[in-house]
Amino acid sequence: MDEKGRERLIQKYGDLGEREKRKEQETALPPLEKAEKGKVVMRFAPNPNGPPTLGSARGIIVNGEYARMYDGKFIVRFDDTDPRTKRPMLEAYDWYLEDIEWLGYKPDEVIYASKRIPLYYDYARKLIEMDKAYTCFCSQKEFKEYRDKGVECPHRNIEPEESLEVWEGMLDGEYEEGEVVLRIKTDMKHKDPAIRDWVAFRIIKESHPLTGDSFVVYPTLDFESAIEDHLCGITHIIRGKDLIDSERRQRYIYQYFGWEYPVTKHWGRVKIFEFGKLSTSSLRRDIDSGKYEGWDDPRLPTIRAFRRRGFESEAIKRFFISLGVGENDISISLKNLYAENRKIVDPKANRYFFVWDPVRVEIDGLPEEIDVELPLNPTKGTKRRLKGEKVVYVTKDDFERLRGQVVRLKDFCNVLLDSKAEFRGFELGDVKKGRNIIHWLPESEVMPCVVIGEKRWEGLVERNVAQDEGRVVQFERFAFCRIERVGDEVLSIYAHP
RNA sequence: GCUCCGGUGGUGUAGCCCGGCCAAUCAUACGGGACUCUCGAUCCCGUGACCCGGGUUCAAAUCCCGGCCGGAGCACCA
Repeated sequence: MDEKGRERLIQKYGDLGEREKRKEQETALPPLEKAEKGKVVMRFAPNPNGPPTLGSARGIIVNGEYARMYDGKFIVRFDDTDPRTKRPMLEAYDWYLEDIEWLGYKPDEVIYASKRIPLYYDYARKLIEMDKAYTCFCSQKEFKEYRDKGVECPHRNIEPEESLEVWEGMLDGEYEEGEVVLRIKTDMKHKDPAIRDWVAFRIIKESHPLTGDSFVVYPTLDFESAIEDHLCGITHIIRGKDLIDSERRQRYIYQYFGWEYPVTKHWGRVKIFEFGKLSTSSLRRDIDSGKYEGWDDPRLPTIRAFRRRGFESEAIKRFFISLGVGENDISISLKNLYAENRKIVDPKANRYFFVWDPVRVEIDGLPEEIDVELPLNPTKGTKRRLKGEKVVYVTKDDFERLRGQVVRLKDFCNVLLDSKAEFRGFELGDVKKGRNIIHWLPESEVMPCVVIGEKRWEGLVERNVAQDEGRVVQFERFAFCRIERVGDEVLSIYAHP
């Protein structure tokens, strides 16, 4: 029986009884194959070689959500077994844990693969004894030739005893990097060369951020993950389709040990319009060079950045759930995320005036100063106050666009706009027809304010905003922003329109 | 090249396994209207898609074959 036939069977079998339950397509994930309430164990297994990003959020949300849906367990496992090429970042371990919690999921267990390496050695030894793994001295290049030709390499058929001896030598540090590896026996004639006798352990003489110099022999992801998934009792794996061959390789180990492979599902690549292709390494470079402030720079696709911008975790969750778990690659705009977040934030965000690029305007003929009452939160019906006084600021955009026309200073009065503006009455009248209602600020009640986002806006904001430090507000006719700090000036982070 | 996977409106998504109730769902985007006071919010209304070609069938987005297009993997990375 070939792989394909086996997969078919599994699929067919698991699919029984999973009908009904349509509708609710957007609020819930589709039912999971072969999932029983109370028995599902899901996992999220990142390598913490950088901070969690929007992409990580998908893994966290989909797996975490399924675990919750079936009253199952959710395990977080750090697949950090390469201290060199994909070197883990010490701070990132905690960042993952923090962000997972922020997204609303509590891991039932947290596992650090790098701390459990001796465990993997035990299974390696067993496989060698079973003659299902062997130590191989071929160079990468040599082995590639054998693999491409579908021919067994000279080391494949040595006695298990001999392999075992070499293996112990590896662990004792008797060999150099690149000299010898441990391979899993699969099938050198497998129609997919990627599956043929893959590497399970290699020697890396480099200190690990978490375990230091405790080990020189490290498992590859395929091996570590195969063993861990079994040990943790993982029932369902959902991950990116780049790992699809991984499953084919790992199945050999499961077969040798007589274990049952979890149900798997793979999703395609998600490309977000607004963020080009940003690799962790290129981001790190740009941060070091000062192009970005740090890992939470609002221009970055990290979860920390979205938190800083004041996104609600619920919005991110809905966004990813709406993407489903299809295997095709998608290219989507952040506007969809913005729309989700807006739905949540709009009813609760307080409104304020932020005047960017302020232009000073003196109102001639204002009969009296008045107290202007404006909506603070239209949904709740709360109000805020501003002084309607002689000198106000309006934004340069409006000033230039409407100069010489009669405009309405929202909730205050009408003026013929210019640096010396002419008072034209308090009543709303029919100015509204032309959509000439603009926001403004009284000179006596402003504070300097900067907004940081794709670019940096500088201007003035009303003092009332101080009461919302730390929260998301709407700067009218501008955008939703999070007030990060109120000091001599107000620092706010741009969220979205 | 080899192995595997996928192609539904501008963008995502449901439906496909078990053909008819699909002149195709939902969201977002876009267009128009409403709103005596922001808006990209809200409320109405509207535009808009089954990759192509054959086949099977009374009937195909759904099944089969071929083509085209896209993607992933082919590491001592995860």
